[in-house]
Amino acid sequence: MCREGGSKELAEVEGRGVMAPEQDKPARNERRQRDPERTKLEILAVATQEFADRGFAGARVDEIANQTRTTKRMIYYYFGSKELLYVAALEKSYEAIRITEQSVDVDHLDPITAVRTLAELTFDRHEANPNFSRLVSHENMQRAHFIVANGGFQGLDRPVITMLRKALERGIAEGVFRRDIDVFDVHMLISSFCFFRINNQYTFAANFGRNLVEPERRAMYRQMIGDVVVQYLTSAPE
Amino acid sequence: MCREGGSKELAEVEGRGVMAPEQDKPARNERRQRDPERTKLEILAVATQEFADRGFAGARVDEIANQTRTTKRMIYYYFGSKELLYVAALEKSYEAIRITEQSVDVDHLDPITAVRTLAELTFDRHEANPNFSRLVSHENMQRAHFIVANGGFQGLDRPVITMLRKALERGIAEGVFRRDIDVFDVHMLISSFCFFRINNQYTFAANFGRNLVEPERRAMYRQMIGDVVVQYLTSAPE
DNA sequence: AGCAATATGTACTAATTGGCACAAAGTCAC
DNA sequence: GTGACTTTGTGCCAATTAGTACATATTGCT
Repeated sequence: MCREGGSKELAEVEGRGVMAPEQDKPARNERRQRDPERTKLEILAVATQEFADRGFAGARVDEIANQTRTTKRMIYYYFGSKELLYVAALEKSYEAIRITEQSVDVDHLDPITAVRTLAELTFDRHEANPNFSRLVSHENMQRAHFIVANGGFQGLDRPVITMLRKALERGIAEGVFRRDIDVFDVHMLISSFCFFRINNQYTFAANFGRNLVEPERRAMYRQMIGDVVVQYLTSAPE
Repeated sequence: MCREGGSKELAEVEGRGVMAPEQDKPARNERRQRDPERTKLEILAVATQEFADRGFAGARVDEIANQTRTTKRMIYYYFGSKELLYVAALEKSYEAIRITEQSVDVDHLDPITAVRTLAELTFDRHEANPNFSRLVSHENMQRAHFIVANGGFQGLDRPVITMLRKALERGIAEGVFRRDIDVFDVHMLISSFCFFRINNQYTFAANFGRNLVEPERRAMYRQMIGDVVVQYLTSAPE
Protein backbone atom coordinates (compact mmCIF):
# COMPACT_ATOMS: atom_id res chain seq x y z
CA MET A 1 0.00 0.00 0.00
CA CYS A 2 1.18 3.47 -0.75
CA ARG A 3 0.93 5.00 2.62
CA GLU A 4 3.29 7.89 2.49
CA GLY A 5 2.29 10.59 4.86
CA GLY A 6 -0.79 9.39 6.64
CA SER A 7 -0.18 11.58 9.64
CA LYS A 8 0.56 14.55 7.45
CA GLU A 9 -2.70 14.21 5.67
CA LEU A 10 -4.60 13.83 8.85
CA ALA A 11 -3.02 16.93 10.27
CA GLU A 12 -4.10 18.98 7.31
CA VAL A 13 -7.66 17.80 7.44
CA GLU A 14 -8.56 20.61 9.78
CA GLY A 15 -7.27 23.62 7.97
CA ARG A 16 -7.54 23.04 4.25
CA GLY A 17 -9.24 25.52 2.04
CA VAL A 18 -11.06 24.41 -1.06
CA MET A 19 -10.51 27.98 -2.10
CA ALA A 20 -6.82 27.38 -2.77
CA PRO A 21 -6.60 24.82 -5.56
CA GLU A 22 -3.34 26.23 -6.89
CA GLN A 23 -1.57 24.71 -3.91
CA ASP A 24 -2.38 21.29 -5.25
CA LYS A 25 -0.47 21.60 -8.46
CA PRO A 26 3.12 21.83 -7.18
CA ALA A 27 3.06 18.64 -5.16
CA ARG A 28 2.22 16.56 -8.18
CA ASN A 29 2.41 13.00 -7.11
CA GLU A 30 1.95 13.63 -3.45
CA ARG A 31 -0.98 15.98 -3.35
CA ARG A 32 -3.43 15.92 -6.20
CA GLN A 33 -6.83 17.32 -6.48
CA ARG A 34 -8.07 13.79 -6.71
CA ASP A 35 -6.59 11.41 -4.24
CA PRO A 36 -8.64 8.26 -3.75
CA GLU A 37 -6.29 6.78 -1.17
CA ARG A 38 -6.33 9.72 1.13
CA THR A 39 -10.04 10.20 0.66
CA LYS A 40 -10.59 6.62 1.75
CA LEU A 41 -8.22 6.99 4.68
CA GLU A 42 -9.84 10.19 5.80
CA ILE A 43 -13.29 8.65 5.67
CA LEU A 44 -12.05 5.65 7.63
CA ALA A 45 -10.41 7.78 10.29
CA VAL A 46 -13.49 9.88 10.85
CA ALA A 47 -15.77 6.85 10.72
CA THR A 48 -13.71 5.02 13.32
CA GLN A 49 -14.03 7.92 15.71
CA GLU A 50 -17.73 8.31 15.03
CA PHE A 51 -18.57 4.63 15.41
CA ALA A 52 -16.47 4.39 18.56
CA ASP A 53 -18.32 7.34 20.05
CA ARG A 54 -21.86 6.57 19.03
CA GLY A 55 -21.98 2.95 17.99
CA PHE A 56 -23.28 1.69 14.70
CA ALA A 57 -26.88 2.78 15.13
CA GLY A 58 -25.97 6.08 16.71
CA ALA A 59 -23.43 7.10 14.11
CA ARG A 60 -24.69 9.31 11.28
CA VAL A 61 -23.34 8.90 7.78
CA ASP A 62 -24.05 12.57 7.12
CA GLU A 63 -22.07 13.52 10.18
CA ILE A 64 -19.12 11.39 9.11
CA ALA A 65 -19.24 13.03 5.69
CA ASN A 66 -19.36 16.49 7.22
CA GLN A 67 -16.22 15.82 9.21
CA THR A 68 -14.29 14.89 6.11
CA ARG A 69 -13.51 17.25 3.29
CA THR A 70 -15.50 15.07 0.96
CA THR A 71 -19.15 14.14 0.71
CA LYS A 72 -21.50 11.36 1.63
CA ARG A 73 -21.48 10.25 -1.96
CA MET A 74 -17.86 9.22 -1.57
CA ILE A 75 -18.60 7.06 1.43
CA TYR A 76 -21.03 5.03 -0.61
CA TYR A 77 -18.75 5.06 -3.61
CA TYR A 78 -15.85 3.56 -1.68
CA PHE A 79 -17.53 1.53 1.02
CA GLY A 80 -20.95 0.69 -0.34
CA SER A 81 -23.00 1.01 2.80
CA LYS A 82 -22.93 2.16 6.38
CA GLU A 83 -22.48 -1.41 7.51
CA LEU A 84 -19.53 -2.06 5.23
CA LEU A 85 -17.95 1.16 6.39
CA TYR A 86 -18.31 0.03 9.97
CA VAL A 87 -16.73 -3.32 9.18
CA ALA A 88 -13.88 -1.61 7.36
CA ALA A 89 -13.23 0.63 10.35
CA LEU A 90 -13.28 -2.35 12.68
CA GLU A 91 -10.90 -4.33 10.52
CA LYS A 92 -8.50 -1.48 10.17
CA SER A 93 -8.44 -1.04 13.92
CA TYR A 94 -7.61 -4.69 14.41
CA GLU A 95 -4.90 -4.45 11.81
CA ALA A 96 -3.37 -1.48 13.60
CA ILE A 97 -3.30 -3.41 16.85
CA ARG A 98 -1.60 -6.35 15.19
CA ILE A 99 1.03 -4.09 13.70
CA THR A 100 1.69 -2.51 17.07
CA GLU A 101 2.13 -5.89 18.69
CA GLN A 102 4.59 -6.99 16.05
CA SER A 103 6.92 -4.15 16.92
CA VAL A 104 8.28 -5.78 20.06
CA ASP A 105 10.38 -8.83 20.76
CA VAL A 106 10.57 -10.39 24.18
CA ASP A 107 12.03 -13.75 23.23
CA HIS A 108 15.44 -12.80 24.52
CA LEU A 109 14.15 -11.83 27.97
CA ASP A 110 13.84 -14.16 30.90
CA PRO A 111 10.27 -15.52 31.24
CA ILE A 112 9.23 -13.27 34.13
CA THR A 113 10.54 -10.12 32.50
CA ALA A 114 9.02 -11.20 29.20
CA VAL A 115 5.58 -11.67 30.69
CA ARG A 116 5.83 -8.42 32.55
CA THR A 117 6.85 -6.63 29.38
CA LEU A 118 3.95 -8.12 27.47
CA ALA A 119 1.57 -7.04 30.20
CA GLU A 120 2.93 -3.52 29.96
CA LEU A 121 2.64 -3.65 26.19
CA THR A 122 -1.03 -4.52 26.50
CA PHE A 123 -1.45 -1.84 29.13
CA ASP A 124 0.05 0.80 26.89
CA ARG A 125 -1.83 -0.39 23.85
CA HIS A 126 -5.19 0.01 25.55
CA GLU A 127 -4.28 3.46 26.72
CA ALA A 128 -3.08 4.50 23.29
CA ASN A 129 -6.05 3.11 21.37
CA PRO A 130 -9.22 3.88 23.28
CA ASN A 131 -11.25 3.90 20.08
CA PHE A 132 -10.30 0.34 19.36
CA SER A 133 -11.56 -0.78 22.74
CA ARG A 134 -14.77 1.14 22.26
CA LEU A 135 -15.40 -0.51 18.94
CA VAL A 136 -14.71 -3.88 20.51
CA SER A 137 -17.08 -3.01 23.31
CA HIS A 138 -19.77 -2.16 20.83
CA GLU A 139 -19.17 -5.32 18.87
CA ASN A 140 -19.65 -7.34 22.03
CA MET A 141 -22.84 -5.51 22.91
CA GLN A 142 -24.34 -6.81 19.72
CA ARG A 143 -22.78 -10.21 20.20
CA ALA A 144 -20.17 -9.72 17.49
CA HIS A 145 -22.94 -9.40 14.96
CA PHE A 146 -20.88 -7.64 12.34
CA ILE A 147 -17.77 -9.74 12.85
CA VAL A 148 -19.79 -12.90 12.46
CA ALA A 149 -21.69 -11.51 9.48
CA ASN A 150 -18.37 -10.93 7.78
CA GLY A 151 -16.71 -14.25 8.34
CA GLY A 152 -14.87 -13.51 11.55
CA PHE A 153 -11.22 -12.78 12.09
CA GLN A 154 -10.00 -16.33 12.59
CA GLY A 155 -6.55 -17.04 11.34
CA LEU A 156 -5.28 -13.54 11.90
CA ASP A 157 -3.06 -14.64 14.71
CA ARG A 158 -2.48 -11.99 17.25
CA PRO A 159 1.28 -11.72 17.76
CA VAL A 160 0.91 -11.13 21.47
CA ILE A 161 -0.46 -14.66 21.88
CA THR A 162 2.53 -16.24 20.17
CA MET A 163 4.98 -14.23 22.24
CA LEU A 164 3.13 -14.92 25.44
CA ARG A 165 2.95 -18.63 24.68
CA LYS A 166 6.69 -18.81 24.16
CA ALA A 167 7.37 -16.97 27.39
CA LEU A 168 5.06 -19.27 29.33
CA GLU A 169 6.65 -22.37 27.82
CA ARG A 170 10.09 -21.17 28.75
CA GLY A 171 8.95 -20.33 32.25
CA ILE A 172 7.48 -23.78 32.71
CA ALA A 173 10.60 -25.40 31.29
CA GLU A 174 12.77 -23.43 33.69
CA GLY A 175 10.55 -24.40 36.57
CA VAL A 176 9.63 -20.86 37.59
CA PHE A 177 6.01 -20.97 36.37
CA ARG A 178 3.28 -23.32 37.52
CA ARG A 179 2.45 -25.95 34.96
CA ASP A 180 -1.34 -25.65 34.84
CA ILE A 181 -1.46 -22.34 32.99
CA ASP A 182 -3.12 -21.55 29.71
CA VAL A 183 -1.95 -18.82 27.38
CA PHE A 184 -5.46 -17.57 26.59
CA ASP A 185 -6.39 -17.36 30.24
CA VAL A 186 -3.26 -15.43 31.08
CA HIS A 187 -3.91 -13.09 28.21
CA MET A 188 -7.47 -12.70 29.39
CA LEU A 189 -6.28 -11.78 32.87
CA ILE A 190 -4.00 -9.12 31.46
CA SER A 191 -6.45 -7.78 28.89
CA SER A 192 -9.36 -7.62 31.27
CA PHE A 193 -7.49 -5.36 33.66
CA CYS A 194 -6.21 -3.04 30.93
CA PHE A 195 -9.49 -2.99 29.09
CA PHE A 196 -11.58 -2.26 32.14
CA ARG A 197 -9.37 0.54 33.35
CA ILE A 198 -9.82 2.43 30.09
CA ASN A 199 -13.24 1.32 28.99
CA ASN A 200 -15.12 1.46 32.27
CA GLN A 201 -13.47 4.56 33.60
CA TYR A 202 -16.64 6.62 33.29
CA THR A 203 -19.03 4.43 35.23
CA PHE A 204 -16.31 3.56 37.71
CA ALA A 205 -15.83 7.24 38.39
CA ALA A 206 -19.58 7.80 38.65
CA ASN A 207 -19.96 4.89 41.06
CA PHE A 208 -16.91 5.17 43.22
CA GLY A 209 -15.47 8.59 42.62
CA ARG A 210 -12.21 7.04 41.54
CA ASN A 211 -10.50 8.26 38.38
CA LEU A 212 -8.79 5.21 36.90
CA VAL A 213 -6.88 7.10 34.26
CA GLU A 214 -5.41 10.02 36.14
CA PRO A 215 -1.72 10.28 35.30
CA GLU A 216 -0.53 10.06 38.89
CA ARG A 217 -1.85 6.56 39.25
CA ARG A 218 -0.85 5.32 35.83
CA ALA A 219 2.54 3.88 36.78
CA MET A 220 1.04 2.17 39.79
CA TYR A 221 -1.59 0.37 37.69
CA ARG A 222 0.96 -0.51 35.07
CA GLN A 223 3.07 -2.23 37.67
CA MET A 224 0.08 -3.72 39.43
CA ILE A 225 -1.06 -5.83 36.50
CA GLY A 226 2.51 -7.06 36.02
CA ASP A 227 2.74 -8.00 39.68
CA VAL A 228 -0.57 -9.77 39.60
CA VAL A 229 0.27 -11.85 36.57
CA VAL A 230 3.74 -12.78 37.73
CA GLN A 231 2.48 -13.71 41.17
CA TYR A 232 -0.17 -15.87 39.61
CA LEU A 233 2.28 -17.61 37.31
CA THR A 234 4.89 -18.22 39.99
CA SER A 235 2.50 -19.42 42.67
CA ALA A 236 1.86 -23.06 43.48
CA PRO A 237 -1.31 -24.54 42.01
CA GLU A 238 -3.96 -24.53 44.72
CA MET B 1 -64.83 4.88 15.70
CA CYS B 2 -65.45 3.45 19.06
CA ARG B 3 -63.90 0.06 18.59
CA GLU B 4 -63.31 -1.45 21.94
CA GLY B 5 -62.38 -4.75 20.38
CA GLY B 6 -58.68 -3.99 20.20
CA SER B 7 -57.93 -4.04 23.87
CA LYS B 8 -60.13 -7.01 24.43
CA GLU B 9 -58.32 -9.05 21.87
CA LEU B 10 -54.97 -8.10 23.26
CA ALA B 11 -55.98 -9.05 26.74
CA GLU B 12 -57.30 -12.37 25.62
CA VAL B 13 -54.16 -13.22 23.79
CA GLU B 14 -52.39 -13.30 27.11
CA GLY B 15 -54.97 -15.50 28.66
CA ARG B 16 -56.72 -12.88 30.72
CA GLY B 17 -60.43 -12.81 30.21
CA VAL B 18 -62.20 -9.54 30.02
CA MET B 19 -65.11 -11.88 29.72
CA ALA B 20 -64.57 -13.04 33.25
CA PRO B 21 -64.55 -9.85 35.25
CA GLU B 22 -65.58 -11.72 38.35
CA GLN B 23 -62.02 -12.96 38.62
CA ASP B 24 -60.82 -9.45 38.98
CA LYS B 25 -63.12 -8.58 41.80
CA PRO B 26 -61.80 -11.00 44.42
CA ALA B 27 -58.20 -9.90 44.21
CA ARG B 28 -59.25 -6.31 44.42
CA ASN B 29 -56.15 -4.50 45.31
CA GLU B 30 -53.72 -6.98 43.89
CA ARG B 31 -54.75 -7.69 40.32
CA ARG B 32 -56.97 -5.28 38.49
CA GLN B 33 -57.72 -4.84 34.89
CA ARG B 34 -55.70 -1.69 35.11
CA ASP B 35 -52.45 -2.20 36.86
CA PRO B 36 -50.10 0.75 36.53
CA GLU B 37 -47.38 -0.90 38.56
CA ARG B 38 -47.14 -4.00 36.51
CA THR B 39 -47.46 -2.03 33.30
CA LYS B 40 -44.50 0.08 34.36
CA LEU B 41 -42.51 -2.95 35.44
CA GLU B 42 -43.22 -4.76 32.21
CA ILE B 43 -42.14 -1.77 30.16
CA LEU B 44 -38.96 -1.46 32.20
CA ALA B 45 -38.10 -5.12 31.85
CA VAL B 46 -38.52 -5.11 28.10
CA ALA B 47 -36.73 -1.78 27.76
CA THR B 48 -33.76 -3.05 29.76
CA GLN B 49 -33.37 -5.99 27.45
CA GLU B 50 -33.79 -3.87 24.36
CA PHE B 51 -31.32 -1.16 25.43
CA ALA B 52 -28.81 -3.79 26.52
CA ASP B 53 -29.05 -5.47 23.15
CA ARG B 54 -29.11 -2.49 20.86
CA GLY B 55 -27.93 0.50 22.83
CA PHE B 56 -29.81 3.73 23.19
CA ALA B 57 -29.71 4.78 19.56
CA GLY B 58 -30.34 1.29 18.26
CA ALA B 59 -33.31 0.54 20.48
CA ARG B 60 -36.74 1.23 19.01
CA VAL B 61 -39.53 2.52 21.17
CA ASP B 62 -42.06 0.83 18.91
CA GLU B 63 -40.27 -2.45 19.32
CA ILE B 64 -40.25 -2.13 23.10
CA ALA B 65 -43.97 -1.40 23.01
CA ASN B 66 -44.64 -4.40 20.81
CA GLN B 67 -42.93 -6.69 23.27
CA THR B 68 -45.15 -5.56 26.10
CA ARG B 69 -48.85 -6.13 26.28
CA THR B 70 -49.37 -2.38 26.28
CA THR B 71 -48.69 0.37 23.77
CA LYS B 72 -46.15 3.03 22.98
CA ARG B 73 -48.49 5.59 24.40
CA MET B 74 -47.99 4.12 27.84
CA ILE B 75 -44.24 4.38 27.60
CA TYR B 76 -44.55 8.10 27.08
CA TYR B 77 -47.28 8.36 29.68
CA TYR B 78 -45.13 6.77 32.37
CA PHE B 79 -41.61 7.65 31.36
CA GLY B 80 -41.93 10.79 29.28
CA SER B 81 -39.28 10.11 26.66
CA LYS B 82 -36.98 7.48 25.27
CA GLU B 83 -34.10 9.01 27.19
CA LEU B 84 -35.91 8.97 30.52
CA LEU B 85 -36.91 5.37 29.89
CA TYR B 86 -33.29 4.50 29.31
CA VAL B 87 -32.24 6.22 32.51
CA ALA B 88 -34.98 4.46 34.44
CA ALA B 89 -33.82 1.10 33.11
CA LEU B 90 -30.23 1.89 34.02
CA GLU B 91 -31.15 2.98 37.53
CA LYS B 92 -33.28 -0.04 38.15
CA SER B 93 -30.42 -2.28 37.07
CA TYR B 94 -28.07 -0.60 39.49
CA GLU B 95 -30.62 -0.93 42.24
CA ALA B 96 -30.96 -4.65 41.55
CA ILE B 97 -27.21 -5.07 41.82
CA ARG B 98 -27.10 -3.26 45.11
CA ILE B 99 -29.86 -5.42 46.50
CA THR B 100 -28.03 -8.56 45.42
CA GLU B 101 -24.87 -7.40 47.11
CA GLN B 102 -26.69 -6.70 50.34
CA SER B 103 -27.77 -10.30 50.61
CA VAL B 104 -24.42 -11.59 51.79
CA ASP B 105 -22.37 -11.11 54.91
CA VAL B 106 -18.69 -11.91 55.02
CA ASP B 107 -17.76 -10.03 58.17
CA HIS B 108 -17.54 -13.20 60.20
CA LEU B 109 -15.11 -14.88 57.81
CA ASP B 110 -11.35 -14.66 58.03
CA PRO B 111 -9.97 -11.99 55.68
CA ILE B 112 -8.72 -14.34 53.00
CA THR B 113 -11.94 -16.32 52.86
CA ALA B 114 -13.92 -13.09 52.95
CA VAL B 115 -12.09 -11.63 49.99
CA ARG B 116 -12.38 -14.86 48.08
CA THR B 117 -16.09 -14.99 48.79
CA LEU B 118 -16.56 -11.43 47.61
CA ALA B 119 -14.67 -12.21 44.42
CA GLU B 120 -16.96 -15.16 43.82
CA LEU B 121 -19.97 -12.99 44.57
CA THR B 122 -18.87 -10.54 41.89
CA PHE B 123 -18.13 -13.41 39.55
CA ASP B 124 -21.61 -14.86 40.00
CA ARG B 125 -23.27 -11.48 39.77
CA HIS B 126 -21.74 -10.74 36.39
CA GLU B 127 -22.79 -14.09 35.10
CA ALA B 128 -26.32 -13.70 36.40
CA ASN B 129 -26.84 -10.15 35.11
CA PRO B 130 -25.37 -9.87 31.64
CA ASN B 131 -27.82 -7.13 30.73
CA PHE B 132 -26.52 -4.94 33.51
CA SER B 133 -22.98 -5.24 32.20
CA ARG B 134 -24.13 -4.47 28.70
CA LEU B 135 -25.90 -1.34 29.82
CA VAL B 136 -22.79 -0.31 31.72
CA SER B 137 -20.73 -1.00 28.64
CA HIS B 138 -22.97 1.19 26.57
CA GLU B 139 -22.91 3.92 29.16
CA ASN B 140 -19.12 3.93 29.03
CA MET B 141 -19.10 4.04 25.26
CA GLN B 142 -20.86 7.35 25.46
CA ARG B 143 -18.74 8.47 28.35
CA ALA B 144 -21.52 8.09 30.91
CA HIS B 145 -23.48 10.72 29.07
CA PHE B 146 -26.84 9.75 30.51
CA ILE B 147 -25.57 9.14 34.01
CA VAL B 148 -23.94 12.55 34.06
CA ALA B 149 -26.98 14.21 32.48
CA ASN B 150 -29.04 12.87 35.34
CA GLY B 151 -26.90 13.83 38.27
CA GLY B 152 -24.85 10.68 38.65
CA PHE B 153 -25.19 7.89 41.16
CA GLN B 154 -22.94 9.29 43.85
CA GLY B 155 -23.94 8.50 47.37
CA LEU B 156 -25.53 5.20 46.54
CA ASP B 157 -22.78 3.27 48.21
CA ARG B 158 -22.22 -0.10 46.75
CA PRO B 159 -22.31 -2.63 49.60
CA VAL B 160 -19.53 -4.69 48.10
CA ILE B 161 -17.12 -1.83 48.65
CA THR B 162 -17.94 -1.57 52.32
CA MET B 163 -17.59 -5.29 52.83
CA LEU B 164 -14.37 -5.46 50.88
CA ARG B 165 -12.93 -2.52 52.81
CA LYS B 166 -13.62 -4.20 56.10
CA ALA B 167 -12.05 -7.44 54.94
CA LEU B 168 -8.94 -5.64 53.74
CA GLU B 169 -8.62 -3.71 56.99
CA ARG B 170 -8.88 -6.87 59.01
CA GLY B 171 -6.34 -8.58 56.77
CA ILE B 172 -3.91 -5.73 57.22
CA ALA B 173 -4.47 -5.65 60.97
CA GLU B 174 -3.81 -9.37 61.17
CA GLY B 175 -0.66 -8.99 59.13
CA VAL B 176 -1.71 -11.33 56.33
CA PHE B 177 -2.27 -8.62 53.69
CA ARG B 178 0.25 -6.15 52.35
CA ARG B 179 -0.34 -2.65 53.63
CA ASP B 180 -0.23 -0.69 50.37
CA ILE B 181 -3.57 -1.86 49.03
CA ASP B 182 -6.56 0.22 48.06
CA VAL B 183 -10.11 -1.05 48.19
CA PHE B 184 -11.10 0.48 44.84
CA ASP B 185 -8.12 -1.01 43.09
CA VAL B 186 -8.80 -4.45 44.49
CA HIS B 187 -12.41 -4.16 43.46
CA MET B 188 -11.28 -3.06 40.03
CA LEU B 189 -9.05 -6.10 39.71
CA ILE B 190 -11.93 -8.39 40.58
CA SER B 191 -14.53 -6.61 38.49
CA SER B 192 -12.37 -6.30 35.43
CA PHE B 193 -11.84 -10.04 35.25
CA CYS B 194 -15.50 -10.90 35.79
CA PHE B 195 -16.72 -8.17 33.50
CA PHE B 196 -14.39 -9.05 30.67
CA ARG B 197 -15.18 -12.74 30.76
CA ILE B 198 -18.88 -12.06 30.22
CA ASN B 199 -18.82 -8.88 28.22
CA ASN B 200 -16.00 -9.60 25.82
CA GLN B 201 -16.80 -13.24 25.28
CA TYR B 202 -17.87 -12.67 21.68
CA THR B 203 -14.82 -10.89 20.34
CA PHE B 204 -12.55 -13.10 22.44
CA ALA B 205 -14.09 -16.14 20.81
CA ALA B 206 -13.81 -14.56 17.36
CA ASN B 207 -10.18 -13.63 17.95
CA PHE B 208 -8.83 -16.63 19.80
CA GLY B 209 -11.37 -19.37 19.40
CA ARG B 210 -11.73 -19.61 23.14
CA ASN B 211 -15.19 -19.76 24.68
CA LEU B 212 -14.89 -17.93 28.01
CA VAL B 213 -18.31 -18.89 29.28
CA GLU B 214 -18.53 -22.58 28.55
CA PRO B 215 -19.72 -24.39 31.68
CA GLU B 216 -16.75 -26.73 31.90
CA ARG B 217 -14.38 -23.86 32.50
CA ARG B 218 -16.62 -21.87 34.77
CA ALA B 219 -15.37 -23.28 38.08
CA MET B 220 -11.80 -22.84 36.98
CA TYR B 221 -12.26 -19.14 36.24
CA ARG B 222 -14.20 -18.64 39.43
CA GLN B 223 -11.30 -20.00 41.40
CA MET B 224 -8.71 -18.27 39.27
CA ILE B 225 -9.87 -14.75 40.11
CA GLY B 226 -9.93 -15.67 43.81
CA ASP B 227 -6.41 -17.06 43.58
CA VAL B 228 -5.17 -14.01 41.76
CA VAL B 229 -6.59 -11.55 44.26
CA VAL B 230 -5.47 -13.46 47.32
CA GLN B 231 -1.97 -13.90 45.91
CA TYR B 232 -1.82 -10.21 45.19
CA LEU B 233 -3.00 -9.25 48.67
CA THR B 234 -0.69 -11.66 50.49
CA SER B 235 2.40 -10.90 48.46
CA ALA B 236 5.14 -8.58 49.60
CA PRO B 237 5.08 -5.08 48.09
CA GLU B 238 7.57 -5.04 45.23
C1' DA C 1 -74.83 6.29 40.89
C1' DG C 2 -71.88 9.86 39.26
C1' DC C 3 -67.72 12.58 38.91
C1' DA C 4 -62.92 13.55 38.65
C1' DA C 5 -58.66 11.58 37.98
C1' DT C 6 -56.07 8.14 36.12
C1' DA C 7 -54.96 4.91 32.57
C1' DT C 8 -55.08 3.18 27.77
C1' DG C 9 -55.61 2.82 22.64
C1' DT C 10 -55.49 4.67 17.70
C1' DA C 11 -53.99 7.31 14.19
C1' DC C 12 -51.24 10.61 12.85
C1' DT C 13 -47.05 13.93 12.03
C1' DA C 14 -42.73 16.16 11.65
C1' DA C 15 -38.17 15.29 11.31
C1' DT C 16 -34.44 12.47 10.53
C1' DT C 17 -31.51 9.67 7.64
C1' DG C 18 -29.56 5.84 4.74
C1' DG C 19 -29.18 5.57 0.19
C1' DC C 20 -29.36 6.81 -4.80
C1' DA C 21 -30.11 9.13 -9.51
C1' DC C 22 -27.97 12.16 -12.22
C1' DA C 23 -24.63 15.19 -13.67
C1' DA C 24 -20.05 16.82 -14.06
C1' DA C 25 -15.23 17.29 -13.52
C1' DG C 26 -10.54 15.41 -13.25
C1' DT C 27 -7.07 11.80 -14.87
C1' DC C 28 -4.66 8.65 -17.68
C1' DA C 29 -3.29 6.14 -21.89
C1' DC C 30 -2.45 6.71 -26.46
C1' DG D 1 -5.93 16.30 -27.42
C1' DT D 2 -9.22 13.08 -27.12
C1' DG D 3 -11.86 9.59 -25.40
C1' DA D 4 -12.61 6.09 -21.75
C1' DC D 5 -12.54 5.65 -17.09
C1' DT D 6 -12.43 7.19 -12.37
C1' DT D 7 -13.70 10.27 -8.88
C1' DT D 8 -16.64 13.84 -6.93
C1' DG D 9 -20.73 16.94 -6.08
C1' DT D 10 -25.85 18.14 -5.73
C1' DG D 11 -30.27 17.28 -4.86
C1' DC D 12 -33.64 14.28 -3.82
C1' DC D 13 -36.59 10.33 -1.88
C1' DA D 14 -38.58 6.59 0.58
C1' DA D 15 -38.58 4.63 4.86
C1' DT D 16 -38.11 4.87 9.53
C1' DT D 17 -39.24 6.61 14.05
C1' DA D 18 -39.69 9.62 18.31
C1' DG D 19 -43.31 11.88 19.89
C1' DT D 20 -48.37 13.68 20.13
C1' DA D 21 -53.51 14.85 19.51
C1' DC D 22 -57.51 13.04 20.49
C1' DA D 23 -60.76 9.78 21.85
C1' DT D 24 -62.01 6.47 25.23
C1' DA D 25 -62.17 3.44 29.05
C1' DT D 26 -61.56 2.29 33.94
C1' DT D 27 -61.19 3.26 38.72
C1' DG D 28 -61.57 5.40 43.36
C1' DC D 29 -64.21 8.32 46.02
C1' DT D 30 -68.25 10.10 47.89
